[in-house]
Amino acid sequence: MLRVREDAIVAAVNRLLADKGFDLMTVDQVAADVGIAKASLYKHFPSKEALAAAAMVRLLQRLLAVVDVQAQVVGARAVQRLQAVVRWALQLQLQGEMPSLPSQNSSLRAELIGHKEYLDLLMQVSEHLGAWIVQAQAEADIDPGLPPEVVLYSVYARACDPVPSFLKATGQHEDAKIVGWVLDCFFRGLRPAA
Amino acid sequence: MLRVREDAIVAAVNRLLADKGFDLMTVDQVAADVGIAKASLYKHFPSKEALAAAAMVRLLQRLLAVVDVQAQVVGARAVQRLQAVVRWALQLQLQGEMPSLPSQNSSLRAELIGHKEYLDLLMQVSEHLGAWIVQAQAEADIDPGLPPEVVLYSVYARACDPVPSFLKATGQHEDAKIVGWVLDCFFRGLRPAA
DNA sequence: GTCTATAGCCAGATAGAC
DNA sequence: GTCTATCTGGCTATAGAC
Repeated sequence: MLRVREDAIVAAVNRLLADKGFDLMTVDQVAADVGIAKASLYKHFPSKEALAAAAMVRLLQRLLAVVDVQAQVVGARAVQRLQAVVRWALQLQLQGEMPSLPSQNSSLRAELIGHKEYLDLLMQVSEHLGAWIVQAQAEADIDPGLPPEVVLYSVYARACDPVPSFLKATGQHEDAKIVGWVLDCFFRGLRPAA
Repeated sequence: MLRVREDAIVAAVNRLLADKGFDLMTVDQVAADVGIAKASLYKHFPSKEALAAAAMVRLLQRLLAVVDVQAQVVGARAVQRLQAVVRWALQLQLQGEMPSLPSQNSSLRAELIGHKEYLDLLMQVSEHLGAWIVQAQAEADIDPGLPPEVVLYSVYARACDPVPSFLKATGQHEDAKIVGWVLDCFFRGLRPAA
């Protein structure tokens, strides 16, 4: 019961974060979407920041699941595993399910920096991705001259790239086309210079 | 006098937008930075949205000046002109002078959509960039299979790419290195497949 | 744990004197 | 045009009954 209710809350937060971002999301709206009173929300989560953090934890759990699946695909090159993960993120964004946290909000950053589960998940994902990046560089699919952290940050940045949403908003292209263009351009850009 | 005062206001808005973004920027802070009372601000600009719009107009004016300079460089390939413009934007961002507007804020979007000078400048810049993109595709520096609008949106998106700031925040790399990596990866990704 | 009602605060915008 | 002082609304968070 409590688990189901909290899942519904987090799902609503996720939708609103994807739609309006943290600053414009109001706790009243979350409560209205879930169909409970605002005061009831605060019995489950102590603050607006905690709501957002819970949504981010849920996102990272889904991401880690995708990463784990890719880790068990046999015979794939590391760069292909990375592509699959980025593709998943782009599709999530085009479906309007990618929560966006303004990287500037200090109260939110403080909450996340102190959130053990969030940091733990983030580190797990980063270690997987980092290993694949190094391997892809050894396999000459990614330029070995690029510091791995540059590549890692670039991968994470694809999750908040505004280009896919802008292209979708024009209504002139199918989602699959958009994902293909963005994905191809990104990984072609990482390849060693010919 | 009035012109100087308003320039100072717009400069402060630009700094605050780059630093905290539109939602976290407060009119009180703008007034404090300029050194005048908040009510005085409202004698110059009718709303917070108008302040942000003025800062964006100023940014587009600077951008258009850079574009015009590049348009007069003799003997350059179109892709090189594009690179120079993106490089300028990346440097501006690393200096903390690139105002960032959450693409989600509806009150701000409404203001900008109805702002004639802003739209006019945006169109001028876009026409220059669009022409260079088409030319670069004809010269095989950019993949002709990419719709020009995809390239144009990607160029604009470099202005709010979080990767340069994140890399700078680590303190491990010089600005020039960061700009070089991001620039090279971006334009290599646009090249025709080999 | 859910609700209604409200406290407390902060930020955008304005009044009105000078 | 600049100021001080204030209004107004909305949002986070809480009190307290059930």
